[in-house]
Amino acid sequence: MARKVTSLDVARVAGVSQSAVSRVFTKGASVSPAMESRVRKAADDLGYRPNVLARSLITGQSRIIGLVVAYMHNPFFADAVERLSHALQAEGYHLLIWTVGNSDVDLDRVVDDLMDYQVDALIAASVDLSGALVEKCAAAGLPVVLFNRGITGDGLSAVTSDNRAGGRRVAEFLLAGGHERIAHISGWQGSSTGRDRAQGFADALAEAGHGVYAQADGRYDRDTSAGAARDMMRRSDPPDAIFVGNDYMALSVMDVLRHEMGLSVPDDVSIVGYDDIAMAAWPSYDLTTLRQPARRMVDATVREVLAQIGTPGRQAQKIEIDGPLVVRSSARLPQGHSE
Amino acid sequence: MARKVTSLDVARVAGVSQSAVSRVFTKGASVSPAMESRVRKAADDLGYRPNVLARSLITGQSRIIGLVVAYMHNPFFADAVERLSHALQAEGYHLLIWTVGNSDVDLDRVVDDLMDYQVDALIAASVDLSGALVEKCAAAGLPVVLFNRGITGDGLSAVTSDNRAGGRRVAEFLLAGGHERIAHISGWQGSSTGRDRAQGFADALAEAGHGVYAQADGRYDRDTSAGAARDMMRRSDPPDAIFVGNDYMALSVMDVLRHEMGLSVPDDVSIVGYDDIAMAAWPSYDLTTLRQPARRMVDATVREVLAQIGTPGRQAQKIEIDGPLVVRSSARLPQGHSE
DNA sequence: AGGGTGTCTGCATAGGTATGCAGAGAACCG
DNA sequence: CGGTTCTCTGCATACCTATGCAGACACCCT
Repeated sequence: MARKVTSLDVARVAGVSQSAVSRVFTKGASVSPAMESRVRKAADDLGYRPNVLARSLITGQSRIIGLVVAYMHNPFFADAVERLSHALQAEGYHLLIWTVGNSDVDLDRVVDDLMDYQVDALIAASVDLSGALVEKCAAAGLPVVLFNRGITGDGLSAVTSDNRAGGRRVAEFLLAGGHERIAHISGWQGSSTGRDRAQGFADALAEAGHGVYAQADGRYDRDTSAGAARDMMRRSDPPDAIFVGNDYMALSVMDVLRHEMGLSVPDDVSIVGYDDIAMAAWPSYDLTTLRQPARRMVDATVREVLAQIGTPGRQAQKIEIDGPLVVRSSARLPQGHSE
Repeated sequence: MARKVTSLDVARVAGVSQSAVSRVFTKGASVSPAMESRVRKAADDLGYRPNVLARSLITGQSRIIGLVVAYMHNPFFADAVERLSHALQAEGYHLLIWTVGNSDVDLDRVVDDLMDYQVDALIAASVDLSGALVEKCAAAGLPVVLFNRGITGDGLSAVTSDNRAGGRRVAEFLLAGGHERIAHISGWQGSSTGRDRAQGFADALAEAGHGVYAQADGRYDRDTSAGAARDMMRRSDPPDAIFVGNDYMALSVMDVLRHEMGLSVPDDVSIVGYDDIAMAAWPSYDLTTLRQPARRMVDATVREVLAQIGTPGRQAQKIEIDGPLVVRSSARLPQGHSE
């Protein structure tokens, strides 16, 4: 195993000082063309590359961004992680990832862990941070950006879709479709995203003189949401439409209705999801859903993270990116709907 | 933004030397109980935690493991990444991730990048490393473990299922089912995994006096494999069974057959996949498939990575973990098959 | 020619931690 | 009580790089 080659080795070979080598690899530093080529030559010969970790010790920038993610099996997040990683790579940053269940105990340890690695920022995807943790990050001057989660206070930047408006849009669409008994299997009510969607949905129904015909917490889990669907449809007068809090659960609900209960979607009951994951477009499901534009959300997240890093005292931003309702065949269409 | 608190700060407050503080946080070091509690008290008061990066500078261990992954949208890999991350977390390591397309140019840069971060090891999931890159890693003494990819030479450790045997098993199952025209839409033939499965499959058919009735390269892509299925089934005498190189593509093939061509699976054509991703068990697909035990593969990968880190000169291991054929309803059953 | 400006280089140090070495005690044994 | 061993502590240094400072030099202008 070859010993690591350091800037000092390069300096010796090139017959210059270590500082000179450093300057060649530090952009913005002042180096003559002669020096530049001489050092590069030696560096290439030796196979030298700067040690990011040692550099970080001085600059205080690790170029590492911590990512905490809870629901990787939901394709929306798998996709988001891939995009985040790619986008940050392009900016010379990289993701150090932590996967967690949704217990606060875990999170506590994770945040400590993160800080040990001197990450430049923290992205929390599908994770709800407790107030105590937010405090801790703020105290350490660690920028935090929430992805697909909001937060009640205003200390943190957050990138989401406009969940309340999205919920409304779904309600309006189902009302326009002439549905009478409109139910909701929500995302986990412990999450802001789950609550906001449910809220917007309920508000819009109420304004139209309807109530939410039935509601259950799907907890972002396939089995839980399947169970909820089963219960709802077994009632003597079952709903004729269900808005499910995200696509991942909606697919599970469709499976139960069709294959276990022998019901037809949308003839017996309309289903609408949220996210527009790739699978929603697959012909087996062809799910009507409210799109969260993953790409734009990721772009906004990256921009915000970099801005926070660049400007320490920066005001936290609530960024809401809205997407269209993607009309497919899992929900009955309103009269005269053209498409 | 609070200044970082260092071991020296703790030392001053506790009235001891910096070495003492370091020793308290270095396990295996010799510290008296009195010293221990005194230092811990001061550390807690100040909120001190050791700087992993500075530590790595001395120990030569970053406790960071580089992960290169290409197909995150395939749930098999999303799942694997989640498990890998979780398992490594438990061992005090963390994943720094790079996502790549499958171009070699990319990979070249990525490996350089990786080394800049002084990662302790590299896990390449669903990525085929060129010989040159393998050389480079070997030269740098960087342990590499391939996940779900083999390699022709023997310099690298690799964890896979027994792809050849798996391919055989599928062939035998389809033959036992009485199929006459057995086709294959393979994984990318540039990947060892894709080649091995195809090879084992073809061998078993040949031994039974059959040939592969039709073959196409699905390139691990939904559209490509869908197109291949379309072409095959449009022939005057289409196949009565198709083995698809992984589940992700198999689901796409099923969608095309059923919803675009109006064919029945398995009545018109049997479909068998490979991986047993979660979706394969969903009732909309209920896909017969050869299971790759993700959990055991991940465990083996982690074990091998840690072993390589612990024993630098260690012999590379080819670890093949086999899984059962999971019989569901997407392929016609052999006579008298009990289940 | 002399002074001012600007570019480039090396020296020295800092950043936060781990560890070899030697010394100080304590504990133990005969 | 003297000598040996063991445990613990501090001192000094090393890990690898970036950067402030000052000096060297070239250049331009008056």
